Amino acid sequence: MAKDNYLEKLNPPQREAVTHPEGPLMIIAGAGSGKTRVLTYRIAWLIEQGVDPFNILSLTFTNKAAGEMRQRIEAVIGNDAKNLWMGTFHSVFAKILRFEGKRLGYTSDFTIYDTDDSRSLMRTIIKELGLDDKTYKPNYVLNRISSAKNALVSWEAYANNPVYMEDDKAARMPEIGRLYKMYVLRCFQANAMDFDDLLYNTNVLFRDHLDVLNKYQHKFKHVMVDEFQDTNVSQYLITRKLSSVHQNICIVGDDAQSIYAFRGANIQNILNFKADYPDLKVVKLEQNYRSTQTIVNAANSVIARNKEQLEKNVFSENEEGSKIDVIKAASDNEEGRLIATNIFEEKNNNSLKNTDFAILYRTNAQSRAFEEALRKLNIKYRIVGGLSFYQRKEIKDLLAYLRFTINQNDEEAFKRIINLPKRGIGDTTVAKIVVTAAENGKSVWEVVSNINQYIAGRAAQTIDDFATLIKSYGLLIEEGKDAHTVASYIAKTSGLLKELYDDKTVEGLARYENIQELLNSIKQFVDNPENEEVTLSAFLQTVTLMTTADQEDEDGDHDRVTLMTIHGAKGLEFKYVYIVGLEENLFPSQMMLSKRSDLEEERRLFYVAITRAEKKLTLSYAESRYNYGRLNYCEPSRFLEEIDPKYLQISRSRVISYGNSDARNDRPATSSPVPAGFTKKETLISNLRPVQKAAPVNHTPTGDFVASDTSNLKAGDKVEHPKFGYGTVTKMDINGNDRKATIKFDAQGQGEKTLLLSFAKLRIVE
DNA sequence: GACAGAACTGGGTTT
DNA sequence: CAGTTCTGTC
Repeated sequence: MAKDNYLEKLNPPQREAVTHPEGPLMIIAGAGSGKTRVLTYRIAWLIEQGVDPFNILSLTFTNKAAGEMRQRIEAVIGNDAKNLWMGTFHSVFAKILRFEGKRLGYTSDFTIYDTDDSRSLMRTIIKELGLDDKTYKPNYVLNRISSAKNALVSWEAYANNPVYMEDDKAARMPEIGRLYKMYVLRCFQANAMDFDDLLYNTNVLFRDHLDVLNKYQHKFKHVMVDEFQDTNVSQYLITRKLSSVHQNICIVGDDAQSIYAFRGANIQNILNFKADYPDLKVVKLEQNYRSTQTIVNAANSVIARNKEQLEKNVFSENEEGSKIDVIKAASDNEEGRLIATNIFEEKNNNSLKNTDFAILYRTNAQSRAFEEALRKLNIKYRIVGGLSFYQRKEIKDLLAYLRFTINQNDEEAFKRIINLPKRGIGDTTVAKIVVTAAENGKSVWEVVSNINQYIAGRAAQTIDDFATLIKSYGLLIEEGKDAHTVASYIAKTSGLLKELYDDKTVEGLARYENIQELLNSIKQFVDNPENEEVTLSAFLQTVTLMTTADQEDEDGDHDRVTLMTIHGAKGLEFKYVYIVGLEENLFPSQMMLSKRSDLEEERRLFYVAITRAEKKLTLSYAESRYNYGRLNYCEPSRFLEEIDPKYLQISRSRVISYGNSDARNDRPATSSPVPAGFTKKETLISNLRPVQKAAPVNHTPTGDFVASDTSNLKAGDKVEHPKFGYGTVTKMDINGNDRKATIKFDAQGQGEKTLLLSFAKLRIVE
């Protein structure tokens, strides 16, 4: 291959980063500064210097990013690129655990539990321990466990840690430590790891098996980590250990784009990186090649409000570009129509493609209004994220069969398929089997395959038949049949496919096609020459770790408008970007506001969203929005005020026509009382019009507002709310843990509000 | 044990 | 509202 003079295409700091010979390197890469290009060329450069691709480990944020980077490297250095170790933390270390997991007592066929599996297992354990799942919400407990694991706190350490114990007691869940223990044991018995275990166990592996650590330390002469600002403690320690021999660790990141704290990402990793590596070389990439000056400057004016950040000066030398549009809509549905119309017009006026547009929102639930509006205008779109293909019931059903065939200890897969298709085995029998297994310290499969020793009667025969069926699948695996052969055989003989085939409803048909599609993708997996191993076991490992961003379009039509959450948009760019739903309590989210921690992460999220745009940015918000079937009034997000107004251009608010059929979608909640003398339709109009301007809301930080303990709050108490001011409790509504206080606020126009005490921060006024 | 309809209950981002 | 769990009936 002709020598590519790629170094000449780089600016000085980029070139410096690419050609840094040895030793720790930190690349602070501002948004749009050509980070991927630098990372790609650096790997190519290293290989040109004689480093074997086999000795390079590159950790990316999505598997798709890894694949694209591999292709770009291939374009520079040729075929050798396929020997690079590239992928997400989870997929790379899942692969290593497949090789080395037996040191920790797992087989190479361990299952990876996804969030649903974890939740289902936790629910089972909570029930078995006789705890109330209204108090112990499985998701909450799992979050606690997850953050413990990400901080490398074992269940033993958790139970012995007074801080955790006090916190749990204060949250009235003193048994979380016990649940953690049970959960870990059950996963282990099932030969299963959850997402956090993949990292946690890698740490344990490297801690307790120095020969293994040594092997990989010497193998990976260069370790690179992309999106370093989003690594957690567990991931950081892995990379530090792996690179401690050669000290060739190269991290790339942007502290301003750290948006995953909720799953344990620790921004301190990047802020303090220098402390761990005294002879660290730091390169800053500050020129933005992606966006117009207006967009870059507006983004800077927002992020400047954050305190904690590394000093840098991101700038653009591109054209100035047009101002940022701000659109105000009357309702969420109107927001959808305005944005869709806007896309339609821009597309026609500037002859653009659908792929040039992206609509970014804070929560997946917001997509609906945009889908409807785009469909009406015949604009093709794709939704990234949300309920993914692999979360559909029928897909999970077949996958459960496949999982159980590979790993008969997989309790969650077992529970899913034992009565599917219906074979007359109910919850009672299943619970009996699971409990029998747990009590005897046996796996579920040991009980099932010797069912006659444990239970007698009608169910026993059915279960025995089921065991025989699974054993017959096992034979196929032993014969070394590929994933597709086994999977289609199982789909046919398990009765799953037949059941769906017989279902002639529209949904049934769609489900049948989904199964076929899954089988197709397994076929593709088998036929892909890049996959060395095409067994069912190998396929299952990749499936669970598929990122939402990794998923392909369902058909060949790629020219679509993209709808996704801001989190999903990380690393992507679009000519036209619409950031929608800019309302208080939505973005920034209510939960962030009620935690009253600083809003720095939400602000970074806004920054990420803004910097996705190349040419033109549009912001929008609605004045009212449906929430659980109720129409709520919204106020514009504080973030809108944080952009320097000189970059903004406020569109005139449009009046929607109430008379047409669309207005029905904008109707107020049926629960709103129709005032005397009004017809329903008239209330509709008066409700939509901001009749009463809300009292001015003070957005400035409330300083040291300290919320009181509201567990004994009662009617008549005087309270202060940081936003709504002083008020009096008029009514308490207690329903288990769901405690609501209705408060009459003194301020004009505030009126009465009912607040959920678990969210509201109130100060009781003496 | 299966199913239909009633009652209830979420409150966010994802590997 | 939408998705899940509970309850009553066959």
